[in-house]
Amino acid sequence: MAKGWVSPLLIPPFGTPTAILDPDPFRGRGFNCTSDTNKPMSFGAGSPSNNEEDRVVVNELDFFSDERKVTPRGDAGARFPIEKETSSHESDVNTGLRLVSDSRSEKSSDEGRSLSDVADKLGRNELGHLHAELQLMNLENRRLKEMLVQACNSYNALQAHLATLMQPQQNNLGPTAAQHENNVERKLLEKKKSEAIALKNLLDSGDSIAPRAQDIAGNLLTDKKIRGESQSPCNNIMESSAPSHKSLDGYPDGKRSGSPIDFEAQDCKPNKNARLSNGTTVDQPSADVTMRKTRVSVRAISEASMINDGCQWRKYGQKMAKGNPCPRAYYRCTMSAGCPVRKQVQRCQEDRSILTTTYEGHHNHPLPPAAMSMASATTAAASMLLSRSMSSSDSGNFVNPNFLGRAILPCTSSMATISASAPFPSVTLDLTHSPNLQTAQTPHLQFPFPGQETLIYNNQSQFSGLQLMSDHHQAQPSQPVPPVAADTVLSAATAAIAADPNFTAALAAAISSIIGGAHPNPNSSATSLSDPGSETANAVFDRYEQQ
DNA sequence: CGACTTTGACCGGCGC
DNA sequence: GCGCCGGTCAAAGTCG
Repeated sequence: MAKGWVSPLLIPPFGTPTAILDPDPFRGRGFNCTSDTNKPMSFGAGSPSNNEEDRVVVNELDFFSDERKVTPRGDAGARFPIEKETSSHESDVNTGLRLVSDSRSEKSSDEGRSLSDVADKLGRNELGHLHAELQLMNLENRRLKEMLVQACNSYNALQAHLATLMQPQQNNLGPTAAQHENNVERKLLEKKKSEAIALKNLLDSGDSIAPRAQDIAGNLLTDKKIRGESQSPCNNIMESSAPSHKSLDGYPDGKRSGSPIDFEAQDCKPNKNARLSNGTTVDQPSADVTMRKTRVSVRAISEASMINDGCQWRKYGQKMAKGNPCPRAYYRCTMSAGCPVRKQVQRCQEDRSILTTTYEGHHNHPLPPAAMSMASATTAAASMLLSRSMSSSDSGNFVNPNFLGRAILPCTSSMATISASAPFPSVTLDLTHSPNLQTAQTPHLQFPFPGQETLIYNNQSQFSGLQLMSDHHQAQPSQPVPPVAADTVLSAATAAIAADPNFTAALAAAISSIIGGAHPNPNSSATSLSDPGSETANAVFDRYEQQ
C-alpha cells in the first residue's frame, strides 16, 4: 500500500468514535497534511494513487456497500477491491477451466467444450455483473464530480461577488441595502461552501474517524474570503447588539471587541504582539489586540498522544495542569509561518483513554483537504458560540435559555457542552459516546434550511447518515440518491450550521441528526477537562428554564 | 543538519 | 503586593 492511503474499508462505523489513530501522523509519513495544498478539492485525503478514477470509484463502492465493516484486506484489495476480485474471479474461472479440461482429457472434445461453455458463462455472468456495477459506480462518480465542480464554481463566483460587495460596506456605518445584500450573499456563499465540503467528504472516505471527530470542532476556516464572511456578520452583531455593560465572558466592555472568531494573524494573548518565528514582532491591528478568545474542544477516545486532524503541529510546551495528573501539551500550527492557531491536548483524568483537544485561533494559510471540513465546522461552532454570547448578553450569563435546548434532542445533551464559567467562551463536543444510529427513534428527521437544500437523516443504513438533497432530488424521489458516508454527517452538520443564520439551532439540529436518537452513555461525563465549570447543554437549558 | 521534542524559566492575569 | 496558575519562550537534547 502506498503511504498515506487509509482504506475506507477500515473505517469503523461512525457510532464508534474510537479512532484509527496514527501514533505519529506527521513524521516520515508523507501524510497529506503538507501535501496537495494547492489542490483543495482533490479527493481522497492525499491518496498517492495515480489513478484518480480508480480511487474515487473505490470510495464510492464503499458508500454503496452494506458491508462497510472492519474487514482487513490486503493493500491492493483495499484500494482496488473490484479489480482484485474481478481478476480473482477471472483467475478462478481460468483455473477451473483448465482443471476441467485436464480431468476430462479422455472425454470427447464436444463434452469438454460443453462444460467449458457452462463454466465460461457462469464466470462471464459474474464478470458482467461486476462490470455493470463498475459502470454504475463510474456513472455516479461522474455525477458527483460534476456536482462538486458546480458547487465550487458557484462558490468561487459568489466569493468574487462578495468581495465587490464588501468594498462599499466598509464605507457605510449603518445598515444599508448593500449590507443586506451582503448578508444574502453571505448565506448563499456559506451554503455553497458547505455543499462543496459535504460533497468533498462524500468522495473522501480515505480517512479515519479521528479527523472526523475533530471535524466537528477541530479548527477554523482557512479561506480568507470565507473568514471575512464569518467575521462580517459577527462584527455586525457586535456593533449592533453589544450592550454597554459587562460582556458575558466576564470581560468588561472595551476589553474585548471585534469578532471573537477571527484570530487571523493574532497571537493568543490579546495584548501581546505576535512573535514571529524569526524572533521579530509585528504590531497587530487594534481590533485584533482586543480580540476575544473563543475555544472549541473535542473529546474523543484515543490511545495516541494526539489525534490526526489533518494539520501539522509542533509542540512548544507541556505543563502539569492543576487538578489533573496528566500533563497538558501545547501545540502550534506549523503549516505556515506565523500561523496563530494553537491547540492543547490533555488526557482525561477519569478515563485516560479520552483525549481532549482544544483549538484556538484561525489558520492564515490554506488547509489540506483532510482539514477543510474540520476548519469550517469549527468556525461554525465558534460562530454559534459567538451568536449565543451576543444574544444572551443582557442576561449576565453566557448561555441563554434558547441555547440548544429547544431544538436539540435530549439525547444530545452529552454531545455539546458549553462553558458558562470559563474566562472565554468555549464549546466542548463530546465524541466519546457511541451513538447507535440503528436504534434511532426518529427514522426520518428532516429540517429545512434557507434555500434549496434539505438535510435528511436516514436510518435505513447505519452508514447512511445524512443526505444532502436539493429540491431537484426531492421532486424526483424515484431518483436514487447515494447515501453519504457516516463521516459526512459531520460535514452535513457544518452545512447545517453554516447555512442557517441561527447557528445554535442549526448546530443543535445537526448534532441531533448525528446521533439520531441514540442514548448517551450515562457513565460518561461530558464535562470539559479544561473547564470544570462546563455543563451539558440540557443542564444549562434546564437551569435557565427554572429562572 | 534540520526538524522536532523536552523542560525549566519567564511572563502576565487573576484572586486574595 | 504576593503568590498561584496558565501559557509561552528558548536553549538543550533527540531523532532521522
